[in-house]
Amino acid sequence: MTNETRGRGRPRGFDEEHALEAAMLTFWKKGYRRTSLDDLVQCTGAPRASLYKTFGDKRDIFIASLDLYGTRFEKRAEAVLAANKSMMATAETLLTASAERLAGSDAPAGCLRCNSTLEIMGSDREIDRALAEANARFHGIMEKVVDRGIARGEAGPQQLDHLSVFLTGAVGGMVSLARSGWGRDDLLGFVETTLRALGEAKDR
Amino acid sequence: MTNETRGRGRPRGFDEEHALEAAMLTFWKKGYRRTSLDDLVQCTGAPRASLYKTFGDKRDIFIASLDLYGTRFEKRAEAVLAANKSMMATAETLLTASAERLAGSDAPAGCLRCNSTLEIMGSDREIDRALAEANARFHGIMEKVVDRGIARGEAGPQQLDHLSVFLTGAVGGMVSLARSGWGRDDLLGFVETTLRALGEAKDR
DNA sequence: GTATATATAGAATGTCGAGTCTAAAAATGA
DNA sequence: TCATTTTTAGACTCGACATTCTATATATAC
Repeated sequence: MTNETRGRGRPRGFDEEHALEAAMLTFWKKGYRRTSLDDLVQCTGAPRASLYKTFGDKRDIFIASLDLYGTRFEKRAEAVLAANKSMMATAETLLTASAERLAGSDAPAGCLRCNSTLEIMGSDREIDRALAEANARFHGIMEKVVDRGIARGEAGPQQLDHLSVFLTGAVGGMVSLARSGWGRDDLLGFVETTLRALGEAKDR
Repeated sequence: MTNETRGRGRPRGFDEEHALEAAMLTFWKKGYRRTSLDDLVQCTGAPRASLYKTFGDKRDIFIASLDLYGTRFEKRAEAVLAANKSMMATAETLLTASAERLAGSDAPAGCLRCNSTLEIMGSDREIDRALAEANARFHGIMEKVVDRGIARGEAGPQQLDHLSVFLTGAVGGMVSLARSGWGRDDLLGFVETTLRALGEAKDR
């Protein structure tokens, strides 16, 4: 994907991976529609024509950004899952990390997946497909968390859908809260209550 | 606000309230940025210049739409509160109604307040203020629900913030789920789990 | 009927943005 | 050195959009 063997012509003056990361952050920060090609040129440092040649059009760059965003999350989540703790502990780690990230000021506001889903889902076939995939991938992680719980007797096997959707929705809810101005303690309180609901799962 | 006493000049050819309602539905359906002035002219049936004279610019029309949206919700919610049921029953009614609305095909996707907060919060001073107000009004209703619970011993008085934020976030989560394609049963399952967490409140 | 006030139709304006195109630059290989 | 290949700089095109402007229409007040 990156500069294979360096062939003939003039070499690239920018790094493909860094450029995509910068584009992803810009889409995250400004949203899809408010991000202009000039923004992308500026943040990536890549020339206009090169962006088109390398990634395709604006939509393609967005889709690639969304994919990168999802992959980043999956890596972190898989690392948490690999610790082999209980469903409750795993969920707590993941949700708390989300809350901290949403409350912090390092990353752009909210979550690229949720932001974009609420901004543009339903307005373009290709983007819809990409967003559906991103959401499905996220939910897949939540399913793994609940699967863990089912294997350990923390939840009944018939609750896979129910609880994984609940977790997915809870993260969306936190994003919504964070975007509307709630802070760290509020989000952590939300996590606490969410976990309490999860903990009651087996008594149903 | 509407045609006061009918004065001198040519009378309006459109109804202000209907126009605003149509604009609100369009912003809800398409989002702020994707709604053009031509869209507003078309959906309201009001001429371009009249929209400007009556409401102001696009941003003003949006802010008025958001206000109308909030007022509509408050009316329905106050009616539910007026039934004087328990916190749990009140929350169940409100959340279930949200789920049904989100899953139904009568209204546009999601919720104007949540959609807009994730789409444009942070991009314009005036709009930010209006969105903050809309979110605060919504949360105010959730506080009333929890207040009810505190008065009836369904929740402790120190849980007002905690639980009202949880309810507010839960609705945002449902919107997020609905926008990403989950259906009626999934949303109702989400409500059920949310209510379970609320029901555990007093045991904390 | 005439003056006045308001609304309407729709053209005009100016900005912005996505995507394309051309010429110059910078590498390789003969 | 020179032909070839790829990238780059940035001008250019074309359409979309928000907002304003002008001329006209339609009412009331006297």
